[in-house]
Amino acid sequence: MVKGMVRRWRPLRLELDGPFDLDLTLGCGQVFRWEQRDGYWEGVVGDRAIRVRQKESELLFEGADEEFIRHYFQLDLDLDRITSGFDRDEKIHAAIERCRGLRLVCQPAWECTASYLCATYSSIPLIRRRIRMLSCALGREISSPFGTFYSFPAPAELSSSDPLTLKECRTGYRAGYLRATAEIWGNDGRMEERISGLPTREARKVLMELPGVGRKAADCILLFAFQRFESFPVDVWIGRIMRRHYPEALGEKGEKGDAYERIAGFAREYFGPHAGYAQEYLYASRATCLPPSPRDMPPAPG
DNA sequence: CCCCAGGTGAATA
DNA sequence: TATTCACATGGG
Repeated sequence: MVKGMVRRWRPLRLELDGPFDLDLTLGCGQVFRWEQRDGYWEGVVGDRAIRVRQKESELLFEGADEEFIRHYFQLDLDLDRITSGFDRDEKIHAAIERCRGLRLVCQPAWECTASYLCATYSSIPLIRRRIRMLSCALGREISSPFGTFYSFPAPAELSSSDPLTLKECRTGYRAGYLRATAEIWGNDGRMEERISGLPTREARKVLMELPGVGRKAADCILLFAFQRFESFPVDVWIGRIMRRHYPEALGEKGEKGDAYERIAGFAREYFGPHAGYAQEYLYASRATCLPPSPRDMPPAPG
């Protein structure tokens, strides 16, 4: 036991053999619990407190073994092959160039589900605070040589919590959804396996039956926790970027179907089986992708 | 005071 | 089927 602990906290290193950019990967917005401190990224994944930093083609880390790190950061995926698969025009090419080394990490399914449920209609700093408060109030304490951390609360820890606590964590009107979804997920016990075994379309339906999980959150969960790389979440930013750079995604004026599904459908067809990866490159580039006007279509003057 | 944020679900026509 | 609206919270 003690030996295991010693091994876990011993600094380890890993030589990267493909493109990888730790700052982009942890800073692009796909995860909410990593923070930079003293030159390291510190975060919690499952029940592990981890810190990691990159030095050129070397990764230095504590709190997990190499296998775990390789899997979490998906280091064995051939990133160049993935990006070249959707490198179809100068717009996406610029995003690929700018975000070289950005990888989608493999997130724990429940944490990802609850996090994106909590992410609706909020700013990223608020989402991060919300998740930090939930973990601190309801998660388990994790001690490490570099500080004390808290795991993201398990379904039972959330569903059995005092309603006031959820309110105090600034979950707002999502508190009821979060509690209900935690109860379903916890009572089922096999939600993750079940979703894993389903085709993406069916998996999406199952996720969307969870209260507070709509199509956008479901697509994020499929993309970030289940490696369904064809999933293409459309949030306000992606909507703007797609309307600006790919107006054909919306179809000719009065096309049928709603904008979300048209954009996502276009993206899957245009970018291919890793459309979700393309989405993250566009999302990560949103600041430079839409430089002049944050507002997409200002209302007509008058 | 306004509008917006990695939306969702319910009500309405 | 497609609009429309309320929903908490915080920031600009």
